[in-house]
Amino acid sequence: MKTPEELTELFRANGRKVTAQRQCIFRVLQGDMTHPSAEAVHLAATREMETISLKTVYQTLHDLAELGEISSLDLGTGMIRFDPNVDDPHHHLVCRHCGKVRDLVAAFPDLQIPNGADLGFEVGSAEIVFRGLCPECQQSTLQLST
Amino acid sequence: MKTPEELTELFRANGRKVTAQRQCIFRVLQGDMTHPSAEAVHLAATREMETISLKTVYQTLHDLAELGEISSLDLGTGMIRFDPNVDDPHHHLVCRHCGKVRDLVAAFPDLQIPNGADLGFEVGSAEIVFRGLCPECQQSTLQLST
DNA sequence: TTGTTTTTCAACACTGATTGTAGATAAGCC
DNA sequence: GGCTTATCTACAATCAGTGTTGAAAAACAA
Repeated sequence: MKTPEELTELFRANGRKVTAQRQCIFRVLQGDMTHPSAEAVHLAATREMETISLKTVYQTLHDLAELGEISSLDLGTGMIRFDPNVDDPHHHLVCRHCGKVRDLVAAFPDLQIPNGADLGFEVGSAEIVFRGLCPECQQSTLQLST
Repeated sequence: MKTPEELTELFRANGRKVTAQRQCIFRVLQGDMTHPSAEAVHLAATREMETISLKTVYQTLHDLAELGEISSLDLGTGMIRFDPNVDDPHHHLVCRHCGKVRDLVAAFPDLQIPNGADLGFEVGSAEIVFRGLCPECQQSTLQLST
């Protein structure tokens, strides 16, 4: 993801207005590796701006996704998650217990996109989702089963 | 997926009661290749039983998924979809416009599950989602852009 | 078949993530 | 500074899915 300053420029260049709220969200996303939900971004943003609304967060995240600066992921955890890492092609590891997400940068960097032509599909992208248990949830599952 | 008769047996063998509603749902799912949502199953079921409730459909679908007779998929189309095909390992092709889902049985039947050990994850499964445009939506997108 | 127990059913209210609306507010430009 | 237009907040609404509860029906035994 670009820096807050670069994003500010980009927004202006695209005819979008630059507001304090948006810049706050840019800063929050910067370097976030946790694939936060809109709710989580909002929570982090309110620590800087108490009055920022959840709607504004959703809107700005969608703007960023539209500009290709973040990607929005529906990994089956009940809410959309946002990933600022759009530079390294990668796949995702999802904890089936707590929903935590981690990047898997090394695995299958060059997954071949199969030809869906026999079905008439025009295939554009491929994502792999690996599901399992994160370290913390392995612990708690262990405790439950004893 | 097993036949309605086999499923009836299976339910009884698992201490679940067999009701007309459940058998109706078994029949509806039989041979369905469209990866229907609960809503879609309900719609089809009401054609046989007008009074069947959506809640009952959800419950029975979850029962079937728990018994491993169907799988429930969250492919980012806004609702969970159910797939009666649990016998052939396969991946999915999703239309990013209308949400239609097709099986891709031949592609990557033996996807290696990577080692998430460096992240402490215990990885259990891998699914690939291919996104694109189905034949119908290629048409409508064409019309929009002219 | 009838009675008893236990599960399931249907109706309805509710949740939680996300979106629509509208008036107030602030950005961009002169 | 003042004008125009996009954006913001607050609030209501939507939509998929779940919890609750009394009624109904399945399983089982006598």
